[in-house]
Amino acid sequence: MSAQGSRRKGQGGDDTRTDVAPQPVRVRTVKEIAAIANVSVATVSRALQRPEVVSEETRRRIHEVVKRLGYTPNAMARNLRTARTRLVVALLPDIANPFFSEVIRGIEQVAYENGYSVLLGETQSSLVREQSYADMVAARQADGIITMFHRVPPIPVEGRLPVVNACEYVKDSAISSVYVDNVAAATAAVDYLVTLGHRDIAFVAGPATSPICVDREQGYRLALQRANIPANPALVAVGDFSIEAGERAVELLLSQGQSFSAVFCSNDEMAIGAMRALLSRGLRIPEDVSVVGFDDIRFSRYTSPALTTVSQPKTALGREAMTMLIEILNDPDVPPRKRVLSAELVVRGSTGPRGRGPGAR
Amino acid sequence: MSAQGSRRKGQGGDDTRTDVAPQPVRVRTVKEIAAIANVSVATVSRALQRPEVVSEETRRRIHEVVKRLGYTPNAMARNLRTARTRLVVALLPDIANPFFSEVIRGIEQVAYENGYSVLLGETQSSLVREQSYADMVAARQADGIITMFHRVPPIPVEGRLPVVNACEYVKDSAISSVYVDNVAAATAAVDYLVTLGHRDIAFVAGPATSPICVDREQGYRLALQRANIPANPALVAVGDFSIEAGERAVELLLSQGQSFSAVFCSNDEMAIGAMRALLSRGLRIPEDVSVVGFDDIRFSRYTSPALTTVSQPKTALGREAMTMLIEILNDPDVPPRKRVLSAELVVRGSTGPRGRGPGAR
DNA sequence: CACTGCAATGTAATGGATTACATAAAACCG
DNA sequence: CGGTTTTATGTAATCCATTACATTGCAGTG
Repeated sequence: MSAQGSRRKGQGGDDTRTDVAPQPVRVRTVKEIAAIANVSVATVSRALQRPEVVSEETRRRIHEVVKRLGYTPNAMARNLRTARTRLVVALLPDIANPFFSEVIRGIEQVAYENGYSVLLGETQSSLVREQSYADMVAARQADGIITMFHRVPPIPVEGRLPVVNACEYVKDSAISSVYVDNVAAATAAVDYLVTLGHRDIAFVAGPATSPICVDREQGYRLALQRANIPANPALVAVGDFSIEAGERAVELLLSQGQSFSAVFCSNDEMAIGAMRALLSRGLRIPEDVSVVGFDDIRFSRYTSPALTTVSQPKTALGREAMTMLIEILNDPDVPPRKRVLSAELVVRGSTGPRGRGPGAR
Repeated sequence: MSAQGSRRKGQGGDDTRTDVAPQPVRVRTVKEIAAIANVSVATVSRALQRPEVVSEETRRRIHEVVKRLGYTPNAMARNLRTARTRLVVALLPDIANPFFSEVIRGIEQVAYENGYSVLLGETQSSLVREQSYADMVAARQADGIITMFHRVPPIPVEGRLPVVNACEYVKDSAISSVYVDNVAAATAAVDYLVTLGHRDIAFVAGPATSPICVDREQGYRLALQRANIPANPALVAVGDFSIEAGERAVELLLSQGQSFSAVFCSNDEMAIGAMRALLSRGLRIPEDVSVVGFDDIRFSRYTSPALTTVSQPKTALGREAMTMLIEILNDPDVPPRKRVLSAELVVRGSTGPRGRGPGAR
């Protein structure tokens, strides 16, 4: 065994670049390394895991062999033994949604900093797929889950569920979550419209199944109430967060002849759709109608006019979620926390003082 | 052992819903299942892996126990034994780039259909991170890699490299790739501008390190040449694919007083930046300057005016890449292929007949 | 000097499944 | 009916690293 190894390349090795070599790369095991370095497998393992418990001299020898032979411990064997995979699943409905992809980026950053990797769990809103990713935790193929849903799939594991909720949150549960105060943020957005003189403010809601949407709608109502503006249910339309939905929602309102001088949308994509619908009706933004979104995705800055929106700290949400998950994984007894990050309104060109509005002919 | 299992819940079990139970879920092993079902571990394993080799009666009994106890085989143990993880790494520079996230979606779809999962490898263009993801394959924590770079990191594994190149491609190598014919697509885009009467066509290039950018630039040159328009190097600016870069590039051209009636950009984000730069100079699109992008990301349809662009089959690129990778993983001897998908120009509002142009005062 | 304690290393158990090989029972065949 | 397949199941080896426990040697101490 040792003969094999040393036959291939002599002792005089500054051949460090050989890891790109086309042919003779062989997969090694601790055993081989141990044999060649003339120590036991335990020592090799220790030299790699906790170098400080191995004598200087031995450590050097082992590291030399490891490097020369390009040895990488088999992660699966290690995982099996240590019962940790250093993998976490990020569950989200849609990776092409720029909001989520920025949250993911935050998750990925913290994961990387802590030696974890992120498994992409795009569910396309399918319960089956959601469950199948959750099952990876049961199968010990992943250590935990960050879900960006308002629903936590059942995971048959002992003890503390290694789950963190990001962006969304599950109300009644002992699940840690990170999110923004959607009520307050929505209120602030609508307040701003009110200070601009708007009184007929339409709202394009998201799916009512999602608590954060309920919150945003509540924020909208609260702001109206505070300004003594009676809520007008006819000015509320529902969408599914897509650009198209925003477009359709506003088209609907317009075709119903509703009168409004501002639209607040539950997310930026619907706001972009809303703007398109308004523009294609020949309405000017913000002269005729003001538009406000929610999320502050990358493109909101580049619509014309640029979109006024509630800016969520997307990367921070992801970072914080991953940080929490790591905490739980390191110590299942840390109490669940609900962490609220702050969102703030960024004013751009899509809002202005109250104009005539489409209904005000 | 068997006593434990049956003590917890009697025989009369339509308690299937218990997998959500808060407390008593225990992690099981084949051994326990075998003991309870009164068979050997081998039979349990077979009943789960290749049910057809197990007798009807035994199979039913085992499945009943498995279901009742909520047993999921430990994936790490299986992986160790079978030397397959059913995980692949998707290497990309930036997950927040909508182009990549749609490619990823295609990858994810095919992966899911074939029982694979996708590990997100966002490198943020760091070589170290790129390598660290590549090393996961060496460590047998992943089976293969789909890279969206123009560079394939060295992976110390025996035999065929389990790598597929998507969108980008490595010229000289035996690596399978999927991409579009960038030269032809770029040529078509510029041809179209020529037919609209444009002769002073600026080009916002991407980083020259990337072969596809070189190709797109070549396509641009080719089209000009074919139309007998002398190439004007002063009309070529370089960006890094970001919106901001596109903005800066066009600002630069404008501030240099260059005269052009159309801009072709190496990707949509730069085109969006370009549009912004033009608009903020008071130029009209397309009356004064036409703009063409490349990629056809989701938002291009919603800029105003909507962006004319070369539409890449993003999801298909991802699907095809993953399909190829699975092929390689199933049979390391399949010859490497370069698969070229077709891209087509979609004409929207950002292009029109040659106008006055900024230089044409 | 005998004894304790620590440092360095080794031996072997362990994690949990898969699967080659062995065996037993049943089916088939002339 | 003896012999050959076929079918169903069991036994035990295997994947490869980690780590509890055992061992050895040496320094320190009364």
